Amino acid sequence: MNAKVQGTQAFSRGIDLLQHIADRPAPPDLRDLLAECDYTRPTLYRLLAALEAEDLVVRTQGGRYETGPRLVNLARRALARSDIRELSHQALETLRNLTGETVHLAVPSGDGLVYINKIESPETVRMSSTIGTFVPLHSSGVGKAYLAALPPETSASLIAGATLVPITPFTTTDPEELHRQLQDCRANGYIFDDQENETGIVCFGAAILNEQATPVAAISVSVPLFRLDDNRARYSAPLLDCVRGLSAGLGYRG
Amino acid sequence: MNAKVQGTQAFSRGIDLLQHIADRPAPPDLRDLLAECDYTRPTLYRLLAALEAEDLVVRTQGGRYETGPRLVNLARRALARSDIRELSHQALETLRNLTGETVHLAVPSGDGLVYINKIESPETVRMSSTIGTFVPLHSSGVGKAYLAALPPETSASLIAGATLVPITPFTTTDPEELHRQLQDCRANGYIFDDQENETGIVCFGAAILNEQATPVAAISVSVPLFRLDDNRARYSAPLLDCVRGLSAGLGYRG
DNA sequence: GCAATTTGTCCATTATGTGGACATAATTCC
DNA sequence: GGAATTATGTCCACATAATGGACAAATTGC
Repeated sequence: MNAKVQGTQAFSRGIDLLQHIADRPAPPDLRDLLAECDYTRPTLYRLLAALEAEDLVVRTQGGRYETGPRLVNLARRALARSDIRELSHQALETLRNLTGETVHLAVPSGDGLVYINKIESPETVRMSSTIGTFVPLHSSGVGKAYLAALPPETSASLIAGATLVPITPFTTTDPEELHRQLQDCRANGYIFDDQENETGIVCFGAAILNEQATPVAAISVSVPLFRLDDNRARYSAPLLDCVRGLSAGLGYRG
Repeated sequence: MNAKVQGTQAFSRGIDLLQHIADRPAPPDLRDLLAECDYTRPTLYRLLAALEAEDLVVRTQGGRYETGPRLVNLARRALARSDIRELSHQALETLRNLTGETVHLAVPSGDGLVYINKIESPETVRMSSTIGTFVPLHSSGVGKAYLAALPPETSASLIAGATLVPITPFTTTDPEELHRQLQDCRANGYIFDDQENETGIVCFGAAILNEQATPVAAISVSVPLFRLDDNRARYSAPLLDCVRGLSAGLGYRG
């Protein structure tokens, strides 16, 4: 699964188990975990005991395990510390106001990105926050914008190393096609994601670059298909302004 | 530090280190960590390598370590999954509207509580979210309300085992005094926290009980001192209504 | 009430994580 | 500018921590 680092088996296993618990749609049973993870029974018991002792998971009365509040505490620091988040907040609000649509900020994490900020469209009903959601590189506006902003050889090797899992029927699963899309993105400065991550939702995505021209984050504008304006510049122009300003603020000279 | 669970040394150490990094006001150096944590140099290197491999920390260009976005991802599920959070959201909004003040929802975590929801006063400027903040048992409205709702012997042993660190000049540091306050709370159903956690802010706190009469969470109403109405019932009555409703919803029969 | 299955624990084994010791790099001081 | 000093990173022998096979206890089914 993950590149092996020596001297950390027990730790990696614990975190892996934690992720399994977190990813479950419903709090899993011991049985579930035993079936799903490749750990022997005693190992699983020990790992769970460790997670529980650290308040990372709590056991419910039904003997199910769910992630605990300490994680929220740890994550708070991660969010608060992220300077790009602070830096971009104002610009994101402006972007939301100009487009009237929900905007997201995502930063790379593992082999994808994680949303670390979201400002909602005034028009939609308030949905539960998706801050913290992981999105793959190939199926999201932010992911593809990020890919396109990487050096071509880097993005090529990332694509080669990934399985392009279909998230919706519209998800790009052909590497060739993905490369073509990245070309477009490099030409236009933004990517158009046609329902690839969520049916009925299209995204405009663009990357934020730092002084070394390395992408450090990406922004997307998500529009429900039914409301999509044919004039794409209505979304892409403010988006480009937004990322250009932020990139400049980080020292990028395009 | 924490109760030892067998077979988990490496894991506990890793998490402990992660917490150290998260708790630092600024991203620490390797040097800082070496000085602060009681780990030998090779151990620290390995632990950091493990944390980095798991994307739990990221290394900045200056060789500093900060918590990574994967934590946000792990915590998202913890936040979303917490049913008491969902369950209480509506009631919290009502409470906020009735009192006009900021309300918090906290759940126990480790030897304190962690805020998992917050609805702000319409009157204050929007401050950065404190969701995820850890608060001690003895110095906060939610903490004391929680303590008071525990079986007396449990709260007594918790108090006996804790050092009542002063957070502000007003923090209760005398165990006797704390016990007296808990008595009051049991009588009134709510606790009044007079600037004990933050100078200039007073809190009204009350616990949410489940079917077994065990406190599962606590709610507080935070009021800036300058705005505090002499008629305390203005705050306590809606608060009590709120927790009673929620406790009843969890099956508590008072 | 007995068999089958599931759930939880023990403990010998060894692979894992540990940290002393050393190599290398960066500073400091003269 | 060079030597001494301090800081930084890595190796590897060793011991202990984590592992999982095997067994015990509990639960379920018949």
